[in-house]
Amino acid sequence: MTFMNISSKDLKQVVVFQHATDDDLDLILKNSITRSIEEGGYFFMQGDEATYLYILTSGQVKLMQSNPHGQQVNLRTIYPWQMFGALGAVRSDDAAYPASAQTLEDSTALALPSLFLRSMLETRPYLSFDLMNLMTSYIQEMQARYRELATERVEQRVANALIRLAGQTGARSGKEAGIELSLSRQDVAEMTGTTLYTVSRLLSEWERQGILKTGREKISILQPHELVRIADGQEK
Amino acid sequence: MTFMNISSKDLKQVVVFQHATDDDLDLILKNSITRSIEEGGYFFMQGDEATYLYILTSGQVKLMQSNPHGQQVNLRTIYPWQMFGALGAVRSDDAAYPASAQTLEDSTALALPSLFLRSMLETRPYLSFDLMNLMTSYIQEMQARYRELATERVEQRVANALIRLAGQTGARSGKEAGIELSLSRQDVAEMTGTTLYTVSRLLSEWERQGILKTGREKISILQPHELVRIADGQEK
DNA sequence: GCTGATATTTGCGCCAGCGCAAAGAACGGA
DNA sequence: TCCGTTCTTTGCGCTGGCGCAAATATCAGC
Repeated sequence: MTFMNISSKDLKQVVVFQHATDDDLDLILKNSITRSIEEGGYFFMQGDEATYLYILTSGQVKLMQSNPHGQQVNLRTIYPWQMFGALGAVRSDDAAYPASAQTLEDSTALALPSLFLRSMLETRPYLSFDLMNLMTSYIQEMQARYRELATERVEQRVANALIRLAGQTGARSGKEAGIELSLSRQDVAEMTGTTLYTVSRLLSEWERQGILKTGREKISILQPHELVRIADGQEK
Repeated sequence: MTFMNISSKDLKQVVVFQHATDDDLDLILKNSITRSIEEGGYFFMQGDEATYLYILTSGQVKLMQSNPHGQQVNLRTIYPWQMFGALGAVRSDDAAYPASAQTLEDSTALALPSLFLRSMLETRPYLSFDLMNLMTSYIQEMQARYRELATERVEQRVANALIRLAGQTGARSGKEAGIELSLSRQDVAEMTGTTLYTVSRLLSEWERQGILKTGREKISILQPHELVRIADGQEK
């Protein structure tokens, strides 16, 4: 990638740093290094010692967790100026990443030593506060998705996932006649706890109904309200 | 219940307060009130404004979340000296409880105003730190359970739930020849995202195999290692 | 010890969703 | 433009788990 100089101003976009002073941002910059990982590579693997936390500056990163038998689920996708790998930074005891971070495209991130963040937290309450805010939103989202997985049928979960994704990336790409998403059937399956076959069948059906258009690693949502209806469980 | 006087010493048992000074503990006590709820009642309902956070002093509380159609899942069970309802305290914007807190038996809790905790956090980094530690453990647990729900079969999930419960309550009741659990089939179903029928069938089968003994709202685990084997997916 | 309420078990039928397999489509590199 | 790789679609068969319904067990209060 082309060389990019990160300024402290850029760091203001990071939610956790929104209340940070300029001095603090400079301090953060000075103590961090840049890491670039090519598409398909990993910033870290589940179980690695959590020595760094990251702030994505370009690209896209998928956080996922796998069980002992290798099956995996997608926990979330990280976009630029979002923080990831922060959980390990706070835990004093078992500081291991609970998930793996794989790049979906060539990506670059700022790597900040966990110990450094810990030291900053001790004297900067506003930082703790913003970080806690981030954590609570994670918890709430995970709880909601857990309930979804436990109580809703596959079509509802897939519809919900598409709506969520549209909300995230739609906000960043403007809205044309159809919100574009770039992900494979496999990705959607891992996000919703189903299989790529079932996702494929659902998307085909929805395309037949004109709710969306599909392509290779591409989904264009034409009638978001129809997806909302399906997600609500009002079948037919 | 009999009248119980909570001292600041008791509060030391609360994980989030483990590093608090005695003065702080006194301050917390002075600013909190006691609430008792009878079995089946609610400390708060999902969606209520999160004006208080609670520390359970006696009894047992079930945290659960329901979807718009009324189906519900159990997120966790709270035992004495654990904190609950803390998420809302941190969020400045939408301070609503993301779950409901129902008592499983007559229970009493210390209620601490969210705003008061917020003010304490601002000047006491160690408190923020301990609270963040609690949050990260929540996140990790939810992620693990989410993955479990997405990738594992019902028998594995039920076996896992029993193991977890045995670990929690077994630690508090000593280990005899058989770890006793007190919960209904419905409870187990809501914890594992299945139905009471399936749970009943599984338990009957396991009883036949001598792995456990069952009763009305009672499960005695006789061979924990067998459950572990099932949870690992090494069927037969 | 009765009685109503609540919890549990189990037979039975059913279907949502899984997953193999094979064919087709889209892409990227040379 | 051709070729290999990767992604997607769809037919087909199967089964894990759901959920009704009805019988049975257990408990709490009187």
